[in-house]
Amino acid sequence: MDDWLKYSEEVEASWVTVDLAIFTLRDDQLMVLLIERGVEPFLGRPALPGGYVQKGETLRAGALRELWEEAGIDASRLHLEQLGAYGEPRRDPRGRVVTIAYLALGPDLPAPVGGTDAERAYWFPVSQLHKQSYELAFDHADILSDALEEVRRKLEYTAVATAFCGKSFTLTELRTVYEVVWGQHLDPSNFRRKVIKTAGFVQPTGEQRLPPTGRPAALYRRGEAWLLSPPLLRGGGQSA
Amino acid sequence: MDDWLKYSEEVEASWVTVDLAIFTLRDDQLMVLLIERGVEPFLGRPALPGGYVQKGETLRAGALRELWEEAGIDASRLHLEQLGAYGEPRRDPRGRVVTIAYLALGPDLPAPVGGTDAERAYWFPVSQLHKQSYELAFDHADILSDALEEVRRKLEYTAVATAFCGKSFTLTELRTVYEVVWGQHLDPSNFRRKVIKTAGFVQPTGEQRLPPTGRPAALYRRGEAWLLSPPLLRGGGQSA
DNA sequence: CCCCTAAAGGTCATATTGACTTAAACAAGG
DNA sequence: CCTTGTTTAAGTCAATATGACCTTTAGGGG
Repeated sequence: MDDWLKYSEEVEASWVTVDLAIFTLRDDQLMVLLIERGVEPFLGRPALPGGYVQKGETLRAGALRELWEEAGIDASRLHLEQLGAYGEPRRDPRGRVVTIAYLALGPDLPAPVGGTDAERAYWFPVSQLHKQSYELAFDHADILSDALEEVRRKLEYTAVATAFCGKSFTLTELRTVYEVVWGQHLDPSNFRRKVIKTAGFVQPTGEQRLPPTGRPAALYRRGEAWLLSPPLLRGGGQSA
Repeated sequence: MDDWLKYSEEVEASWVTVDLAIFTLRDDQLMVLLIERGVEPFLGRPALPGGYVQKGETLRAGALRELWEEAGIDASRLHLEQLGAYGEPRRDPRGRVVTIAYLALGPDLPAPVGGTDAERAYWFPVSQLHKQSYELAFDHADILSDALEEVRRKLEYTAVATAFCGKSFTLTELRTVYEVVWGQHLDPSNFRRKVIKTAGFVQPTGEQRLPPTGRPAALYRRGEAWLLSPPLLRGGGQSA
C-alpha cells in the first residue's frame, strides 16, 4: 500500500455499495421492487434495494445477498446483469459512496418481505413512477431510469424477455412481455412468425397449455441463443 | 456515518480507480492505448491507463484526468462512455480496489507521451493482443475484451462510428471504420445506400475531398441521431 | 352441435437486402 | 485533347423480410 501515500491529499477511501433495479410482471404491469428506507439518510423514503459490499465479496454476490436480506427474494433464479457505476461526489450525504447498479429480471415473483435496513419492501408499478410525491432516495431515480431504458433496448437484440417468463411459456406470454415493457401493441401473427424464425430464440417443448378459453397454446422454452439475429426491433409503433 | 459502525466487521473501505480502454484507427488498424507500468504492482507490464479517483472528482472527470496525466491526450474531443465496474475481491494485490472502466474512441490521435505512473504510453494493434507474452496487468485483459465487444456492438445500433472520424468525413472513411472494427468487408454501394437512408446518421456538408486518385468524394458530418433505426447489422459476413 | 375465444397458419402488397453492373468525375500521360 | 486508371456515385434485379390483414383450427361451455 506504499504508493498510496503520495496521494494522501487527493485520494480518499470510498465505500462501495450495490443497488438493484429488479423488475417483474404482475397482472400485465411492469413492476419494480422498492423499499422504504428504515435508516438515515432518506429515512422513510422509497429507494432501490441495496447496501454495502462486504469484505471479500464480489459485487455480484453482494447484489444477490442484499436482495435476499432486504426483500427475501432468492435471486439465484433471476437474470442479473450489471448496469453501471454511479459515483457523483455528493450523491450520498454520508461521504464518498460509489454504487454499482445491477439490473435483475424475473418471472412473477412473490410478494417481498421487509428486512433489516428496509422498513418494508413492495412491488411498485413502473407506470406510476412519474407521479409527483414519488421521489426516490439518493440518485435512484437516475439509476431506475437507466435500468428501464436498458431493459427496453435489450428486449430488441437479446433473448432477455424470456427471463420474465417461467421455465416454459406460450408465445402469447412472451409477446405480452414485449407489449408491457415497450408499452405498445404487437401483431400476434407477425410476432409469432419472427420469434419462431429467429434461430435459437425459443424451442418448442412439445407440450401445450389450456387458456381459460380458446385453442390450446404450444409451450416453448428458451433456446440456446442469447443475441438475436435479426433482432426484434420496435420501429415506430408497428406490429412486429 | 453512524450506521456504518454495525458493519465494522463485514464492510471495508475501498479504493476506487478508473481505467480506460481508448481506441483509435491508425493506418487501417484498430489500436488501443497501453502504458507500461512504472510502479508496483505489475511494474513493467502493459496495462490500460488509469488511476485513483480523487476527492470530490466525478468518475468521468477522473477518467479524463488520468488520460491526460498518463498519455498526454486531451480527451475532451473524444467519445467517452462508461463500460462498467470491475470489483473482484483479489483483482488488485494491494487491497480492495474497485475500478470503473471507461471506453473512449477518437479519430487518428497523436502519439502519446509517457506520464508519472506510466513509464511510457503507446498505441498497440488490437490484432496483436492475443499474442502470448502480452499479458496485461490486473484484470485489464477482461476489461479490454469487454470494451472491444462493446465497440463492435455499438457500431451496429448507434452512430458511434463517427467518433473515429474527423469533423467531416467521406463515406469511404466511415465504411473503413466498420470494416476495420468488424474485421469484415462491406459492399461500398450497399453501405452507402443504407447509411444515407438511415435518418440522422450523416448529413452532407456540401464540400468535397479529392482522393489521391479518382473521383472526388462528398464530405459528411455527423447527423443528430445517436440511435440508428434501422441499425446497421453485421449479419454473418455480408455486404451491408 | 353450435357458439365463443384464442392460437396457429396463410395471403399479399410493399420495403429492404445482397450481389452485381453501370455511370460519373477527377489526374496523369501521351 | 483524348485515353487510361482509379475512385466515388448511382442503378438494376432477384430474393427475402415486413406490416397489415384474413382464415382455419382446437379447445370449453351452453
